[in-house]
Amino acid sequence: MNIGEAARASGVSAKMIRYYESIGLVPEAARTQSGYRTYGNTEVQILRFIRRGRDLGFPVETINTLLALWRDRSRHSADVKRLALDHVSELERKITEMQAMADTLRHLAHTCAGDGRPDCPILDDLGGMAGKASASCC
Amino acid sequence: MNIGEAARASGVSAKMIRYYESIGLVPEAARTQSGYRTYGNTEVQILRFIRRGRDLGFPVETINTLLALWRDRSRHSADVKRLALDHVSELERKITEMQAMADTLRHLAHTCAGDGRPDCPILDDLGGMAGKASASCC
DNA sequence: GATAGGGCTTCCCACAATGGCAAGGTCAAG
DNA sequence: CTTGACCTTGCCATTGTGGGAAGCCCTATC
Repeated sequence: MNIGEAARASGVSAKMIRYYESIGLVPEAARTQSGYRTYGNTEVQILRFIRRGRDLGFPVETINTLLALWRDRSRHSADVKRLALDHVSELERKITEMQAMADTLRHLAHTCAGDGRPDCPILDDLGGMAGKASASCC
Repeated sequence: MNIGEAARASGVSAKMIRYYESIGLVPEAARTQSGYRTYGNTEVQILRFIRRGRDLGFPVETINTLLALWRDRSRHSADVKRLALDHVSELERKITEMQAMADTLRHLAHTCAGDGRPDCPILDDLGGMAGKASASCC
C-alpha cells in the first residue's frame, strides 16, 4: 500500500504521515526499490490510533506515550486513565478561559448599540475607558 | 520612556512590542540618538488596548481592525459589534468542540478501571476496538 | 576615569501541527 | 512513448510567544 492509499485508509494526510515519521511518532516505513513508502494493516491501524487521538485533542507528545502504552501488554490502565483525565483537565481549563472571554464580550456587545453612531462600550473597554464616554485613540 | 518601562506600564513584553512594530500593528517608535525606542502615554495606551484585546482572545489581525476603528471618529459601532460577536461565535465553536472531546474522554475514563491491569477502554477506543476486548497494538 | 551591571539593539532559533508549492523521479494505462 | 496520477525531498508560511547571543549604551560607584 502506498502512502496515498494509507492516507485514505487512516484519515491521516500523506503529508502528516511523513511528518509523524520524521519526528519518530511512527517507525520509518519500509520502502520499495524506487523509494516509495509502503504500508500494511498494522501501520494503518497505528495511523488510525493517532488520528483518533488527535481528534480527541491529545498533543502529539501524549499520543506518543499512549502508543507506547498500547504496545505494552503489561501496562497499567491507571497510567492511561491519568493521561486521559489530565487532558480533560487541560480542556476544561481552556474551556473555562474561553467562556470567560465570551461572557465578557457578550456583555459588552449587549450594551453596544451596534448602529451608525461611533459610541461603543467595546472600544471603551479595550481602551481602558470602561464606563466613561466613548473615546477615540490619540 | 524606554521599551522596558513601556512594557511594564502596558503589560506587553518588550519582545512583543518589537514584534508588533515589525508587523505594523503599532507604528514605528521614535528613537533616541543612540537608537533606543522611546514611548509616550499615547503609545502605552495603544499597547494596553492590544493587551486587552489579546486577553479577550482576539487574533492580532482583528485587533488591527479594532485599532483602526478606535482611531476612526466616524466609525459605526455596528462594525465593532460585529467583530466582537463574530469572535464570540468562534469562541463558542471551539468551546463546543472541546466539550465534545472532554465528554468523550470523561465517558471513556469512567469506564476504565484505572488499576494495575492492562485492560483499558480508552486504548480500545483509540485503537478502533471500541466495545471489544482490550487489545495491544501489533 | 574606569569598571560593573543592567538595559537596549538586531538577528536567529524554537515551539505545534498543518498546508502548500516546486522540481524531479516513477508507475501504469493507453 | 506519452500522459497523468502518484511519489520523493525540501523549503516556506502559519500564530504568537519565548530564549539566547553578540554587541552597543547608560548610569552609578569606586
